[in-house]
Amino acid sequence: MNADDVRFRIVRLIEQRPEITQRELAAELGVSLGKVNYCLRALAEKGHVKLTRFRRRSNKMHYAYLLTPAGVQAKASATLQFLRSKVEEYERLRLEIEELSAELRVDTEQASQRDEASST
Amino acid sequence: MNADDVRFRIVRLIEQRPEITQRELAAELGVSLGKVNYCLRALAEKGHVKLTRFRRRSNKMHYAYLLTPAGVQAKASATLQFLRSKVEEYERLRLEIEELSAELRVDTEQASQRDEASST
DNA sequence: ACCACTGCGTTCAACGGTTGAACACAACCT
DNA sequence: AGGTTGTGTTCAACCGTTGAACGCAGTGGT
Repeated sequence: MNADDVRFRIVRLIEQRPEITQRELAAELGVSLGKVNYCLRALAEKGHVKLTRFRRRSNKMHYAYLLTPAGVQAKASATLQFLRSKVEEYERLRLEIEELSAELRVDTEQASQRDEASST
Repeated sequence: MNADDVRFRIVRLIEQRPEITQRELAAELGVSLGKVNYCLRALAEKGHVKLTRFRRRSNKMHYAYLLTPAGVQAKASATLQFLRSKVEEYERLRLEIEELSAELRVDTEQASQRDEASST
């Protein structure tokens, strides 16, 4: 999974659960803590995400990752771009599956021909 | 691209063009020469492929990678396995595209609602 | 008031997969 | 012969990735 992928998925998860931790993100995405931290810093640097620390009524410290307006906007266009690349990948995969199926068909035909020949 | 993937694709290319070189394989698969060499050696070790050197009528030396009977057999089952994993991936991708589409729809609806609100 | 403990983000040395320049060898060419 | 070309082979260097270890802040027990 490349960094773009990770960044995009991080943004989506943050939007759904702003109080998610880096360790949870790492576990959810199946990547290392270091990578999540790296991508998150990149997002913060671009101003798409802000780490805020605050107290609740309980007086307990909380962390939350918030999408900035710029982040929301970036997410929309990123989703579109992401979707396009996925559709492309989908088509590529469809073609490959077709190819593999055809190949398999040929192989099994050859095999059955050999069987017939050997049985006569 | 992982080693299994590379090995499988190498076998397919070899079957089509036994006289292909490692450099051509590397270029075709978009991986390094070293990796091709490594995978090819693994295939040779397993007895699926044999590098043969021979002279033609022209007396020029040629190289060719030939699939052994064991290699042909292994290829068939590998194709099936490969196909299964690709179909799985395909389904996964289909779901993700659906999700992304839905998400995008929600986002744009929210955006248009904001537009309406601001224009009144 | 203190101290141990927990849970957070942050760091970075170590790891491991990947690369492709350099090599050894064989055959060809002049 | 000696230089050139086209192979497979090697492996030191590179670089992205990892997660243990760290510093810090709040919590809870004494």
